[in-house]
Amino acid sequence: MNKEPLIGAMRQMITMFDQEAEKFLSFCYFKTFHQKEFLGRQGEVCQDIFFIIKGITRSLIVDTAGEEHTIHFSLENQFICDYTSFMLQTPATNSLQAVEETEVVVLPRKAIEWGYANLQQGDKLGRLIAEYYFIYFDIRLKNQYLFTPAQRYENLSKVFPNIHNRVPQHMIASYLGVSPVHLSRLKKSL
Amino acid sequence: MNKEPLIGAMRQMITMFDQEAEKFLSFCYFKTFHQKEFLGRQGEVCQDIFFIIKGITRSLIVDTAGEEHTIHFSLENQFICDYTSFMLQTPATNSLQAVEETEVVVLPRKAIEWGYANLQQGDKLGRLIAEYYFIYFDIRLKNQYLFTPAQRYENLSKVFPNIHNRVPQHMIASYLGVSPVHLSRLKKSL
DNA sequence: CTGGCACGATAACATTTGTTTAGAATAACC
DNA sequence: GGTTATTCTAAACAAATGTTATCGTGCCAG
Repeated sequence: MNKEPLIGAMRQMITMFDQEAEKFLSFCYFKTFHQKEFLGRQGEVCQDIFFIIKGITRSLIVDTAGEEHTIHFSLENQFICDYTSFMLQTPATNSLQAVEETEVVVLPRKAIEWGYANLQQGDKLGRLIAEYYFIYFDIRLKNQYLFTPAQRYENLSKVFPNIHNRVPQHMIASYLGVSPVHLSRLKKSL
Repeated sequence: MNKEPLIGAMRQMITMFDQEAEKFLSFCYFKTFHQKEFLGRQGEVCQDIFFIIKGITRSLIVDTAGEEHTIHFSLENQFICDYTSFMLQTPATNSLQAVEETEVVVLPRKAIEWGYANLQQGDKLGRLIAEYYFIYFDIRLKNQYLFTPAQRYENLSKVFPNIHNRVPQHMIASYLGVSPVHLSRLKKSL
């Protein structure tokens, strides 16, 4: 397998010498998770960031009634973990689960820490990652205010056209914040 | 007036020499907005970050039907602006409005840029601000999934006990994502 | 002082969404 | 290959939330 996609993603944010990149990568390794396997669990302190080479994961949170809520989907070429847990070293509130067979590059905490301390633009990388996710959350939150579940469903279908072939509908419903039965109803009326 | 609260907030994130802090502050100035005045408007590129000395502001967004949605409230000792607009230099989607008479320190773009480039820990400051807001958004989004409007109302009342004395109820309803009429109904049944 | 206006409560009704249950198609498993 | 889960749809009813209209209060500009 090939770590190029990861290097490419990093080089979109900062400039790195080949030596720096190589050293950084030496802390990282590949791993494959099969369907429904957990990359991380609620309650554990998140110690790794994952970069998805192939596959889909979802972040989910379980409420006091035991219901699962899908908070995010993540696809190829994205970084994913419970960042709040990773940054603060507090127990994660989100679990991270493979929706289909998923290959990732694992970036352990020591890789990240080495990067912040030793990459020439380490802090800038951290800032840009945080800013990227900030913008992502900003958009997500606005969507909650501006759009109905039906509209959010249509938007999602545009951004991620073949989601229906890769993700079970009840997870999509959960992500949209409606019951699976209701999503089925909404689809019919579109 | 006194810029100490701003310095204090910055020094909770990074260490600064007094000289650095002084130079940074020389780019900043005080401003007072009266009730309902706008600190920034949807469509303009956000060129300043505000630090609230005294008062309350809200971020709001207007949908295609002309309805206002209150996305955030910001209180004393907080930084506020449309960060997405500020970072990307794109037109702001949020307007920023004083809910009551509000005194702020204005941090113009050139202050921030000078800080990133010249403060010894400039990039770290940027990273921490972005991370701080990341965590804030993370919690906000989880709340949307985990709690009903009634529960969100109770949580808000705990975190911000005298909000009812300082913010009109229809703005609170908008923030919670329900109609003013419905919030009135919810309060009765608690 | 006073007329208008913003604000909030309430009631009645409409719409949206959740819940429960059932059934059929499909996929996973041994 | 057959059995068992999983997934989706559908219908009927319940609960939550939106909408409209009305009323009373307090506030502030003139």
